[in-house]
Amino acid sequence: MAYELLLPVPKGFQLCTAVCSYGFFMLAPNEWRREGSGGRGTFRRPLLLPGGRVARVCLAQEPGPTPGAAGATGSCHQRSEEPQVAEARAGHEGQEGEGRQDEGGARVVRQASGEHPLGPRAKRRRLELPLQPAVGAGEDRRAAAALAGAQLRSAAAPEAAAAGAARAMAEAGLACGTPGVSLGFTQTHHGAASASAATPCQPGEPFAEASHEAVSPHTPATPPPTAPGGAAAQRGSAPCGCCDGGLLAVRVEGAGPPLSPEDWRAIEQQVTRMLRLSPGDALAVAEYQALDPEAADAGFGRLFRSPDLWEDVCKTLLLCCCGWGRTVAMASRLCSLGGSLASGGGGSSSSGSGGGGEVGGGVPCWPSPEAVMAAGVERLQSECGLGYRAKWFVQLAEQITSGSLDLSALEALAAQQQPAACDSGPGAGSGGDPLAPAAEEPASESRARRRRARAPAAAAAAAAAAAAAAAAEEGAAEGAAAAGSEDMYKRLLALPGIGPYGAANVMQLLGDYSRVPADSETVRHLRDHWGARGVTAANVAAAAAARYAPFGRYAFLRYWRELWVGYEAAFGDFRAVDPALYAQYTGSNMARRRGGGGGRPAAAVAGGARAAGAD
DNA sequence: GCTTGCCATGTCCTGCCCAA
DNA sequence: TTGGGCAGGACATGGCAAGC
Repeated sequence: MAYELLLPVPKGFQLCTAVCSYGFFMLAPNEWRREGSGGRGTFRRPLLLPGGRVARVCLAQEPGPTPGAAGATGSCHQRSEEPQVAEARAGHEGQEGEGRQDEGGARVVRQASGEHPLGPRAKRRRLELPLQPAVGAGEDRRAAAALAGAQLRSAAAPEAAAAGAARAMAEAGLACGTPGVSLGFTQTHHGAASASAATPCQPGEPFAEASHEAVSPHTPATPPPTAPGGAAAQRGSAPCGCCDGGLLAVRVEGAGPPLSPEDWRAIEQQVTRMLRLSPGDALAVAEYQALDPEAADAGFGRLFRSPDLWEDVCKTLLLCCCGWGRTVAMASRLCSLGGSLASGGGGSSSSGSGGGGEVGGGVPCWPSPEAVMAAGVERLQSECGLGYRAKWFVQLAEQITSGSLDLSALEALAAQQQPAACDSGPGAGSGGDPLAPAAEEPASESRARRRRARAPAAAAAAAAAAAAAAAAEEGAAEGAAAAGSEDMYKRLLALPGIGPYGAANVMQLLGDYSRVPADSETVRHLRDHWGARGVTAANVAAAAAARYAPFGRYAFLRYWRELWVGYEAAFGDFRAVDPALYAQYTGSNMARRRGGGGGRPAAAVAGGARAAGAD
């Protein structure tokens, strides 16, 4: 007997876009499979359960509930409400009626079987599952307050709750849908007929007016009843087969013992982290997209990451000093060893997988810190090809298992750095067009300054100090945020194998996008995309910091969107990538596809993207 | 087609230089 | 003398060009 967990997802959320947004989705044990035309597909990987068991889960997005005109014509939104949607909504409303403090009111676990995408529509039943609040301890307090307010309203009166949730979220900058609020429910009471895809409303914009203006890209033949025919009607990402909002179905595959509520909570927590579905993430996405309308149109803003920080740090180490193909190979070998490695140690709350039984059965999984320690440097080198990185892996694992390194503390610190307001960071102190070419460095720049700029670490530190100083001028709160960010950066630098590049990359994985991990790929990008001829490996960190300063705390998101657009222009739609070809997505191949010919071996599609030489 | 050697990656470490 | 800043080599290994 199999069950599915149904998670409501924010308006504009597309599983395909959220997964195929960062190169880590190509690293084992992750697997994205395209299904049918467009970008529709399923995402599979093993997840750690309490007690060290591993469950292989499959994620698929299902069409969102179509409010009001659900019975209209012509698209995936036009189907009458699916049974599971009704069930989810019923569950949501039922729990509201019971006054449960469950921000994820629409979440239910249903019985399922194995048909596409995640099972047939019949024979479902609800499973009593007291879910944890979606707002974690470290989440943005304003978002939590907004959601809490919405919940209280929900318990009182459903209709008032919908408007109240919208108001509360808009006031908190969470104008777009967020896990924990029944989106379709809200839409219904705002009377709009067409759900928009990837058309997030702007922070502070009234929810009712912002959310329903655009037309779904899935309804090309049927003009939206409310679309005024203006620009808004053109917005939305390219048709991809994934509907906005709706439900994310999480199914555990394979035979095994039934999952407990704690197991489902663990799964939900990890899925939420991977896809950045927390309220704080929603706020960050909304703020960033307000700065970058093209990102809003594309639904870009959620970058895929691992289910826990340990795996994220490990994979960042795998990006160092090698090409993408080798990174893919090392990740795969680590997972292939995962089963035997896992026997070296028990489960860990901070590990990607542990030992113990598997629900999914025979699933290669990411090795836990204990397993890495048990394997030792030599085995990691000989069997996984980690080379000198093996030493870093073992040192990191030792710090975690000994308790000298608390990754959860870093996560908590990162959560504290998540945005609390829309009035800072982006554009601060920059002025002008964010896309305008950066001014060339004055020729009269002092020799001492140039000398400092030759050292990437020093340049990055100088840029960070400048950013921190600028932030301090914004006010005490902003200064504190910058100081916290700086503190986190320094903590990450202290990790074995983590330098300026690695620390900046882990920071973005933690949700702090203020730093751009600068490497030779950044050099290539600044030269090719921005015509910055004077950029070299020595000054690229400072150059990138200056270039993306107008985007403030979302500098990396803007940088990465530019890179990602370039990659897809060269390789095609990443949502359609064949998992067998992950290793081929390298900068050198990109150069060939562009007809460039030259170019050194390079990685391309993760934060460690490198295009060596770049000249 | 095979071999050889160069080049590249990010981080760590050592040693040199300079200022206090 | 001490400490900070900086330069440069080492690390492992795959991609590439050149030569056979």
